[in-house]
Amino acid sequence: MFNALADGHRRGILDALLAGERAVGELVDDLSISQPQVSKHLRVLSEVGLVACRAQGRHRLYRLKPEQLRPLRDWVSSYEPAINARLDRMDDYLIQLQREGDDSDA
Amino acid sequence: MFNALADGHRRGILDALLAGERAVGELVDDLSISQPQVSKHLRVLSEVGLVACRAQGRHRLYRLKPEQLRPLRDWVSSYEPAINARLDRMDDYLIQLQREGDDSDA
DNA sequence: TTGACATATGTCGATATCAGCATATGTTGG
DNA sequence: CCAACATATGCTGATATCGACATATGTCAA
Repeated sequence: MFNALADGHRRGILDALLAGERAVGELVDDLSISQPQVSKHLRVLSEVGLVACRAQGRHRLYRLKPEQLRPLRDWVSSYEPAINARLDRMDDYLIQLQREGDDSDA
Repeated sequence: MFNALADGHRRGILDALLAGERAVGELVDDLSISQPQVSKHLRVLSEVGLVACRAQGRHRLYRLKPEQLRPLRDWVSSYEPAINARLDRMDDYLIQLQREGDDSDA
């Protein structure tokens, strides 16, 4: 999962699918990467369950399966307190000073 | 950033640092991976700004820099509506049925 | 200074990854 | 059936990655 998201193109595909179902060709146009690459990235994404597709005529419409992002969402959530922590509180501030000073008289 | 998080050991290190500063040796014990590996993973994490370290004696104390997780948090947030969307709403439900039926009479 | 400890770095081999290209598969219309 | 379109798959070379090992760097204690 995390691995699938490590690629920028793949995130671009997901972002595009956020607007709704898309055919492969549309994604190719939107993201200006080659069709085989798009297909391969879609394969990776579908292997981890982030997208699903249905056939419609000769097109294949891919759609987002956002539920699969829950593990990522939950993982990030566990850092939310730390992200929001005031970093200018005294103890952290001292650590910061100490860190910046520890190579000043080498 | 996303790339740095793609490795499970690296996420393990971040999780361990969530509790506070840690020396490399402590991380080695906690995560039971080799010391050089821990150092290398810490290097990757510090290259993307997710951790910082300060020297204390012969120890090097690494600490989390959670602010750097903001981009990830924000990216995930943009999917929050989709994650929380009722998937049993009619339009999505029809898509689901259609998808499940399209290989039933092959 | 020497020796022990804590950490970082270099190298190597195995494995994965990605982009580009060619080509196979499946679909529609005539 | 054939031809054109839409998509998927296979192959290749370049590049990155990870783990294991050895070893270098830096720091303290005596």
